[in-house]
Amino acid sequence: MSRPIGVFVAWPYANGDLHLGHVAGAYLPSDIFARYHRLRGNDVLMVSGSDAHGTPITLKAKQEDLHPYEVVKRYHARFLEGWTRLGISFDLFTHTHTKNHIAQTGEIFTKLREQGDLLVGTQQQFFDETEKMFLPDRYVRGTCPFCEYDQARGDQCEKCGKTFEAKELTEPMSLISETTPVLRDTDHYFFQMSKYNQQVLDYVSKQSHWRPHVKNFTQSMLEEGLGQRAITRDIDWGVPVPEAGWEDKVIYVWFDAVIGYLSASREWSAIIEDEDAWKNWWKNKEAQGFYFIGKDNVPFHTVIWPLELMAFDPELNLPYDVPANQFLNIDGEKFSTSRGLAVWLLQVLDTFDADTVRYYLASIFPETKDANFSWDELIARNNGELVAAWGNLVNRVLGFAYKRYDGLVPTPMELDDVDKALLAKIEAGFDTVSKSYEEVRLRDALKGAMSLTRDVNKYLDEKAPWTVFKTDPEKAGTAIFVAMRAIDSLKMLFAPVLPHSSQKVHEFFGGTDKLFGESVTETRIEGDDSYPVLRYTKTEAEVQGVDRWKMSDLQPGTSFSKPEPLYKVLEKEMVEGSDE
RNA sequence: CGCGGGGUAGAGCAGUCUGGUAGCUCGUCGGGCUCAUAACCCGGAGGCCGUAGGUUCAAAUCCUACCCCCGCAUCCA
Repeated sequence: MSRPIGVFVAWPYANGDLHLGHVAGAYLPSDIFARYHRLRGNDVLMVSGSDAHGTPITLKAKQEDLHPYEVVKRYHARFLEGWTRLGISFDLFTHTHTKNHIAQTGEIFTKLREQGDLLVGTQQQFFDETEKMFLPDRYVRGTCPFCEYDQARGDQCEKCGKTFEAKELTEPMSLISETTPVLRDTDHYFFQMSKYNQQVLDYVSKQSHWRPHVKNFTQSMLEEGLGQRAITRDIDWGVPVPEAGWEDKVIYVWFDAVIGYLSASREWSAIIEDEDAWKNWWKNKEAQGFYFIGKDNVPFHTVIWPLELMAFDPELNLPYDVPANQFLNIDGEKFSTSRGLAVWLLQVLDTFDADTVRYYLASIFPETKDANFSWDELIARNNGELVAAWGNLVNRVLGFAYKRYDGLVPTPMELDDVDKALLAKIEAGFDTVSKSYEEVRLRDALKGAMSLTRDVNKYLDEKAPWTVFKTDPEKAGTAIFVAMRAIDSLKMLFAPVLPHSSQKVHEFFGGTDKLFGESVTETRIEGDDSYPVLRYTKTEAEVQGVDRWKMSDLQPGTSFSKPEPLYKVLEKEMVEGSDE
């Protein structure tokens, strides 16, 4: 029954730190999803890495007078720190400037060129004579040919909204050297995407389980028709074009970045010394690949990547689902690194526990539309839901039981209808919550678990074991037993979202094993280069493919420990000055 | 006429595909409980479901038009 589940996560650009928008968009949802499947005993492979290429990295390096790879290494290391502290459980988090990735990209490029999918064409592009470099459209500004706005970007005017080519700008200026660029001819390879247009459209049309915004957007794009697209660039940092005479150009970052999913899977295979292991997720038709990305990445994952895959090797699995998230805004505005409007992951983790951050973000995941981040809400949700509903439930029941029943799970009398109804509801919850996780409706999954938590609180109020205990300790013990089983079950429903605190609850009940494996940072050596990667060590249950997604069978007489509060109550002062 | 998403109680959201007494969390008001990190439980108040038409026995849900907000448009999830 064990299924191969590929969890493929957007590759963060290694030119800046991660903010909560990135986390809520791709990294946390993918981790929650991966952990759910690990609990089910499914065979999860979760990979991603730092995107090491692209113009922004080149420019950042130039500004700091560093080699681009130095910039990449710096942010790559900070990404690893963020994943470790937040608990993002990649089987492999590598980067795209590895020999492995460059070889894989080269292989795909060459195959496509040989079969005529890549054709050379000549283009006119602005060239900055001071900096001796071609300018990506974004780095040219000038006067809009339509509305004469004088700060128009090279690809589009922000004022009138019209799009055009950079060479149509009047009075163009290089943003890098602030000089006037000149137009020069340059050759590039163009991906003949139209050849596969119908094939991709057929594939997309069948994906009835995709989120509407993902499917509609993709479909309309394909119905309008794909053209050709330049997939090489005139810069010196990236994956080299594997052909003589093309040494001064590299492959366009988006052509190479998506290949990372495949190359990282193969790198993982190499690490575990099982060269064919990756095929279980890429060639096994039972396997499902889920791609966790933000909405701005949709076309690259629903069009370009499927296109590359079908052109390269028709046997490779296409994405099963692309559950792209919308954006997380802050106070109604988009996170923006350049305007300093962001909440940085590493900073947040300095103040808040990982599970608090995970809970809050998961409760507002922008799955259907943009969501809004606010410090007040983070505090309110932590205090009102995590602490007051769930944490307090664990604490009140275990605390009472520890005091009154000597740290041993009480022996129940015969269960009455109310007891049975509660346990039946929790048991049914395993199905409904599981359905939400399976369909990547993670906010719903969390809501489902929290709603059951409230049911247990209601049950306790009805049974009032603290009162009953005074006259009939055995009867009170029945309610405590039922509540303990419920809590031991809820810990599992919460575990994908709250792995750290569920582990604690597990240990309160005397569990000595780990619910999840461990993330470890390792150094990879490739020839004369070495770089750190994040890996995941599976638990024995995960290796065996044990399905642990089931009701607790906590036994009377089991000894358990005195509970500690799971979560801290947050004060408003903790967030003052944390933004900006 | 660029493309996409959205406009539902004071706040944040679900419900819209598969029409049928408008739901959840927080806040607020009142009550209960006292095991628990003043946490837990019950009840009340609060909504012409963006606007205007249409289809229907019945529309937040389907159709048409319009208004407003947000995002994207070869590189910031």
